[in-house]
Amino acid sequence: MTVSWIDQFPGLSRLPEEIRNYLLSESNIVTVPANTVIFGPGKSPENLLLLLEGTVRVQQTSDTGREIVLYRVHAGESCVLTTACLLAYEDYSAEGIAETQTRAVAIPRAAFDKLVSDSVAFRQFVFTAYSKRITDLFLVIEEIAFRRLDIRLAHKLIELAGDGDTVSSTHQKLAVELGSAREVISRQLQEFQRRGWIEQSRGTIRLIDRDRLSGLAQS
Amino acid sequence: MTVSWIDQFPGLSRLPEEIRNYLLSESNIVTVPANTVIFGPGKSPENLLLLLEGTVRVQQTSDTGREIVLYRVHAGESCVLTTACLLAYEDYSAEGIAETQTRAVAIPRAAFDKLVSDSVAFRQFVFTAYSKRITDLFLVIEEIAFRRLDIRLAHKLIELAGDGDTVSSTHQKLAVELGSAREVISRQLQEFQRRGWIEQSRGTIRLIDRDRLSGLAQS
DNA sequence: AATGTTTGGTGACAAGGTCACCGAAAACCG
DNA sequence: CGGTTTTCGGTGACCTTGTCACCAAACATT
Repeated sequence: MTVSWIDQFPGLSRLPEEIRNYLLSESNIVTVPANTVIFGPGKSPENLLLLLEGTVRVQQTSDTGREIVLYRVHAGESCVLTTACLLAYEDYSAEGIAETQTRAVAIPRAAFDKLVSDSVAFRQFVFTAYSKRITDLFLVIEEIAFRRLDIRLAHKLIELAGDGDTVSSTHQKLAVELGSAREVISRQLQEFQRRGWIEQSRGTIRLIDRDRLSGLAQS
Repeated sequence: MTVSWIDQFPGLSRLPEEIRNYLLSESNIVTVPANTVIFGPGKSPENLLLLLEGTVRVQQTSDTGREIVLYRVHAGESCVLTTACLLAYEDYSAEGIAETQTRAVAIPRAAFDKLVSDSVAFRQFVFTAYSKRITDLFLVIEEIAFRRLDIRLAHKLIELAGDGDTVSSTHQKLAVELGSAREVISRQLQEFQRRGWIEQSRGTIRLIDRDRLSGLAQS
């Protein structure tokens, strides 16, 4: 049993030898450059994608032009929306965009179906992925509908800062992350700045008082 | 081949004889009274449910007490969230409530797994159900985030009126349908009334000018 | 008829979204 | 390099939506 990409997916590591080989033989690895639209209205995906490197941002655009990020698919996860669409032929308005250069395993529809049929572990993997997306979407709905914007923004800033203390993003991009409008984000960031919690310069935000920010994010 | 509940599910009608029999033998029909909480925080479902009669309302409650209806499961559909939860063990905050007296087919986890493994048609059925839910949730997100409340309310009134011209619901319930607040709905309905589009009495709303309402709903 | 509960009305205010417009910073280009 | 274009962020006015506190009418219960 050789080392392969399969080992990057915790849910797939326990596949039996035979299934592994089938999966390896039927799938192929694709690479897409940053900012490629992987799927979207009128662009049905042909395969189930398992991400090896990079992230895919799934977002929705309204007819008025406003956008919102629904979720992200990270390396080690599968892009089940492609399956959803693959199997249900429904129209949908969301689109998936590679945020960075992305490597992924593409599993054709027929192979996907056979794998689901033949392997308990693969089934688990697929259903877990679906469940995670659905619960993610529940969270998004709860946030948009019920949580205050200043709290969500504080949360997002901390998330984007990671270990460091700077966030490289425009106000517009932050607005899309939260499904809000640019002006609203600008005003809110100014308020944070007024309180001395952040410093701003064009395109970057520096977190000064992380504690207060996360204090707000918690409430 | 005898007539059975299976024929009520378009997606399942093409199951081969053998699978049909297995499904019939392993599942059992349950009845729950109106307003039963079928699943919810701390109440994991043990089965996949296929609704024969009645509807299940899936909704979410925020910590501040506000609620929103996420979607409904109607007769002839499956309650995939129960599967989601069944298979992924994730915490979720949504709850499912029988709106009316409800009859459903309960398929235990093990039987569900075997069916997914053995039948192409059953797989199709399950994945289609998942996809539909996900796309439904996308729609909900788009509505909450981007659509004006008066438009959504007009839409909901027409939907609830069906063929008739009266809606039996309280302002509070309408607010939960739309993830809004009771006062906001009251104000909006008063505006509709002022324009002569509706008439109100305690607990019911009568649509007077359906055309104008649907005109608004479209924009 | 007296009481409690549910439902809806109201006003003041806060938060968030929209619109129109502006100026500064950065990128581009001859 | 200077001039031009594009991107980014700031601003004020205004509208919609959500929140809070409180009240009154309709209905249900006894």
